[in-house]
Amino acid sequence: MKSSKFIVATHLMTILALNQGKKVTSAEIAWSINTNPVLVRKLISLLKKRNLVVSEVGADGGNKLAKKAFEITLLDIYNAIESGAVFQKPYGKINIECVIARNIMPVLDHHFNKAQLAMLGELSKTSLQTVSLEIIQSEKLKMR
Amino acid sequence: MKSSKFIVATHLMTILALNQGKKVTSAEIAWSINTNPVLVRKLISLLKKRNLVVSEVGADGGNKLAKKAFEITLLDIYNAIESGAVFQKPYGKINIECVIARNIMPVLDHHFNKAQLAMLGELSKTSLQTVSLEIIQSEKLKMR
DNA sequence: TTAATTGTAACTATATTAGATACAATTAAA
DNA sequence: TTTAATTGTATCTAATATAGTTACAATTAA
Repeated sequence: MKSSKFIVATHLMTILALNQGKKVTSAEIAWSINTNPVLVRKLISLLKKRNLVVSEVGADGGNKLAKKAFEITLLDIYNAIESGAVFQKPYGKINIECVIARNIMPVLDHHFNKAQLAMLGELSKTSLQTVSLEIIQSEKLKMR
Repeated sequence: MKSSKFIVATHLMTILALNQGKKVTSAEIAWSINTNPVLVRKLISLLKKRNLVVSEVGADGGNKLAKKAFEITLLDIYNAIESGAVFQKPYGKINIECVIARNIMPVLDHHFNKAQLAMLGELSKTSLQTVSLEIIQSEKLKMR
């Protein structure tokens, strides 16, 4: 993975999950994440394409979850934000004069795919609701 | 993952696996990967720290596997090259005034860790020998 | 002594990511 | 109708990371 977008997107989705019913503005979300409202809106734009978030424009506008928190998994967020393989390929071209070079990528792709699927399978086991509850839990533990 | 180093390292290790007995120079490896010998030597430097490669300096020098190909897995290579988490965290600081921000990272770390372990577990199932054989196989299939 | 090689430091170029600015479009409310 | 707040998006800038290059000391076989 090249960027921190996935973690930031998960953070913002958790904010929405813990504010179900209310509308949350990109400025409020940006405050929590310590970043720019525009960045937040760009991520929300991706999440909306997967029907995970709905927004209202105009004064008193804002963002909220498109579904219940238990219906959204970390995999849904991952798929909205990240595209393609976890394992990055080299930019340059392969040397097709070399037997190994011209045959290796499909072979590695196959094994890397298995690995990536195992990872995504784990992500699908955790819902936004679980994350939300665990955050509330850990805050409570600190209070005692 | 931020870079293509892991795939390049796997490529170079496969070259060594298919040349067991012989010594292969960084220039020969770089030719196959279409890159710079210095880049190759930097990766080999990391692989040596994990006792996956041995090198000989000087004229007629070169590199070879430190073990048999069936004793080396993709996970060994991964661990030699990559350090830390697949899921990148934001550079900036979190906003500790926000309940969610100050509690979310340990919660996410836990779930991301499970996902990463699942991925690494899959990588450990594939040896360099398997990759080497599959490459020879796919070349043969093209010949027919 | 020479040529080939590794090992590594330092530098440059390129690509990616994050962050900022600007502004049109929309909408609630004064 | 006007104003203020908001999303949506394009464009630009800055920061960071990655890849690639140059240079050269150290080593070793011939």
